Amino acid sequence: MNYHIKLASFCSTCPNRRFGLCQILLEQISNQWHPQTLQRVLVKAKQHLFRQGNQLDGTFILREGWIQLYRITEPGKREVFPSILPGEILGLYVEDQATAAYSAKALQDSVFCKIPNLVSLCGTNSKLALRLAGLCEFDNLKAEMYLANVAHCDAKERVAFLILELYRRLELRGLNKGFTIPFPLMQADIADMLGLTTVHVNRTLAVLKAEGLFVIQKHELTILDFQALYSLVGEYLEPINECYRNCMNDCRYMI
Amino acid sequence: MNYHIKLASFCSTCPNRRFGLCQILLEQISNQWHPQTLQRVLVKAKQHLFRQGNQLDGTFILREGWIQLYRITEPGKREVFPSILPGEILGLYVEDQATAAYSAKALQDSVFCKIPNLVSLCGTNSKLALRLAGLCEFDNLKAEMYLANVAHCDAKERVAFLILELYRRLELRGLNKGFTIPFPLMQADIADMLGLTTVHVNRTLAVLKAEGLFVIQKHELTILDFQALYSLVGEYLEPINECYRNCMNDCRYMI
DNA sequence: CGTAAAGTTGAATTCTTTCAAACACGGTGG
DNA sequence: CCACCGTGTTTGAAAGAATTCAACTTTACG
Repeated sequence: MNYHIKLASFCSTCPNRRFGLCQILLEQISNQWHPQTLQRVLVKAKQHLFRQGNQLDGTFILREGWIQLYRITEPGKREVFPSILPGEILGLYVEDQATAAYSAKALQDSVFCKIPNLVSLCGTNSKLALRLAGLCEFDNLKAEMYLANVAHCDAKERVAFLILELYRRLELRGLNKGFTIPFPLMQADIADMLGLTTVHVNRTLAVLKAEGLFVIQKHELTILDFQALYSLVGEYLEPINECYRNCMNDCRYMI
Repeated sequence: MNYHIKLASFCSTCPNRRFGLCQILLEQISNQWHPQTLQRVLVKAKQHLFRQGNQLDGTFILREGWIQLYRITEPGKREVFPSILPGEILGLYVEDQATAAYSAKALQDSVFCKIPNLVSLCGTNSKLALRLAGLCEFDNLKAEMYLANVAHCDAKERVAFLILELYRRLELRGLNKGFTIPFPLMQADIADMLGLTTVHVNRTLAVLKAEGLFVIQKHELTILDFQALYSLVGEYLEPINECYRNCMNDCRYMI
């Protein structure tokens, strides 16, 4: 479930090799990694990568799968954060060790590349450190737009935003099939992400579907009226796009 | 309003010189800055540092004052983001240029140090880049906790969280006088930060004050019952504290 | 095929908003 | 010095959005 790999073989077939941290790592270090540097970690659907309160010992790049971050506060109350999608990172960033603020659970079978010592790698590679900062900044703006959306929008707009935001982020990595994307979220997940109840998410989804904006079937979502969704919540999407273009500039067009 | 300064004289009296970016900058570059490297920028209360849509040309460190970030979406709708407090940064991070996602308005007379070329500085200084990533990560967790709070808490808890969060961040820099902190926010600002209406913020403040949790007078807020506030929303504060300790470790105790 | 998990629906309640009006305060000018 | 005005705060009553509770239906899965 957790073993060392040779970078060359593993990365050469990775769809994320020209994005994010990987882009910089591969650019500069090529195939000379020490086997300790990178580990492969597999987590089956419904299993945890780590739990809130765990001591973390590395940075994880999600190669494939879908990770849900959540916190249990009081019993029965669960706060769910924006999902981690393939190519994105989680775990340690700039610290040498830290306690996980939230649990990370796989919603699909997932594969990670684990970097046990990102901080020290960054210490000798300012370009890597700068890319890390860029990724953090992107995450930050994403969180801020979720905040603005949840704070100021009604249920329909919140759901529309969630769908568009996921679509855009998946599309960046080419993980869409046209307007269809994987969608492993349950209604209770959506509720706990957007600050609604399951019941109200259900009613809201019903309305949006009835209006012909999208359909959900068998853990896949297909957008039927992108324009309508966009006119509802495009305001919250644009800053994220802009930030992505600025921070990660060349990545977008290199694949 | 915007002129070059000699680092040595300006920074030696700065209360932030042992925090954040400044700590790293001063550690490594000492007094040899080119006058172009750092500029001083003054912004009077109610004036803007920049407006949403502006092309940005530098990174700003707030030396003193209080900055409010906000976005106007539809007419009459204003989304306010967590305030920028002394010692914190805004503007460009890892890009060479970017369009401002939100407007930055001074709520008090404010003084900034402007770094026009942070990206290139980071390119030759991985420690600086790593600290930048740490600051972004801190901002990110802060935004996530605001998100969790706004999504899952009622009005009383949201207001309590806002107050505690501001108190903690000001206290980190020694900007509190005991349990009293500056508080230039209007009720409408609080409303637009927390996703409530002014009317409801007013009623909520009245309740919390009546319960003896704090008082507000003349743009200052005094916490009377820290324990009660903490038991209400400490859950949302702890991760932020932990992240700050991890990312900025030694800073806290160096002043 | 049967059970557990997820989704759907209705009715009553609660929290928050909306609209409207009144009040307090600080600054300005006569 | 006081009247006036604008901005921000306070209060009330009615309307609306989302929640709660409860029951029921459908789907997923061993």
